[in-house]
Amino acid sequence: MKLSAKGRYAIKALVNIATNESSTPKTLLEISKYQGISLSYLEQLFSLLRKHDLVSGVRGPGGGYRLKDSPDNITIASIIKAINPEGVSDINHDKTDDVVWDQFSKKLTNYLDTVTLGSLIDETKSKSNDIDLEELTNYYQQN
Amino acid sequence: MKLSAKGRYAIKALVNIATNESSTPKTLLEISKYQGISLSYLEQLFSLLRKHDLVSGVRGPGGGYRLKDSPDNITIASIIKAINPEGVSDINHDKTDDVVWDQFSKKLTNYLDTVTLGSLIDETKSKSNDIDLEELTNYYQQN
DNA sequence: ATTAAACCTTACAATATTAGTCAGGAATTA
DNA sequence: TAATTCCTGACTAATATTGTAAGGTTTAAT
Repeated sequence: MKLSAKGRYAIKALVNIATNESSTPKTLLEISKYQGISLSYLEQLFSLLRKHDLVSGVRGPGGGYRLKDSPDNITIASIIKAINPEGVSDINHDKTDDVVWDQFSKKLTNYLDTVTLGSLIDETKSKSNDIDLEELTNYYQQN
Repeated sequence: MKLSAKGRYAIKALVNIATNESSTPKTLLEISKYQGISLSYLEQLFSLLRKHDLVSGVRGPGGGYRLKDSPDNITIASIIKAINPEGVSDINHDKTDDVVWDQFSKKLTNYLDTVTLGSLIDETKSKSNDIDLEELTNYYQQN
């Protein structure tokens, strides 16, 4: 299990598609402008996402990408897995028998299997209406 | 929130110390031999762990490292945070307002705050006695 | 005093990741 | 047919990560 910038881009792009309100699919050009990264880099990412059946591409004018399943059925774990080269999440072991790390890795994967794009979107929406408890705490500590 | 080889080394080293049965503290030399990585690299890691009050060093012959708190009070989140340069887990934003990613990052941090060295050790111990459900499933699927 | 160890610093190198460029082709639709 | 967009692969370059090496100092046990 590995987590880096690549995963961030992938997750954000998929949220972007999931919240797409247009009737036409979302183009990578739009996403690349929105996120400020190159079209080509996104194409590389989406090649992987497509191969893992997370998105489907629609060619031609008016084309773009759609999610292949409901946001509630797309887990963060599956996204991370899709963009990492085969084995990266599991291999990379050192010499010692890696029971501890394996245990942790499985635990984390199990957790990330419970976090879906849908849940993330819901929480992000509701969050913007909520009072931020952390900031409130900081406020009182400072005053 | 970032997760890579560095984190794996740190977590494994701390588990190593936590399960130390000797009365003397654990030396980095022992850990380096056990994990098959250089003393120098471990020193860099432990410099960070020490600065974040996760371990305390004992100098001189018979010296080494001890945890600064009970394994049950040392969380994975605190370890990851300790070894990553200030801001890496939080900054690194791209141009868009990063509510989605922030939300996810907080969620993950909250989760990793519930996973302690102690819990990991317990689960790893009990796991070695259990029947591995996953392997059993594979077995039946193949036969 | 010698030794074992933490502790500190700097430099270096190998590798991986990140990000982008380029060049084209294939499919679809207007 | 032309525009649009997916799709592919190769290549490059910047940066970050990972890890080693080689010194040194401080501290405490023997």
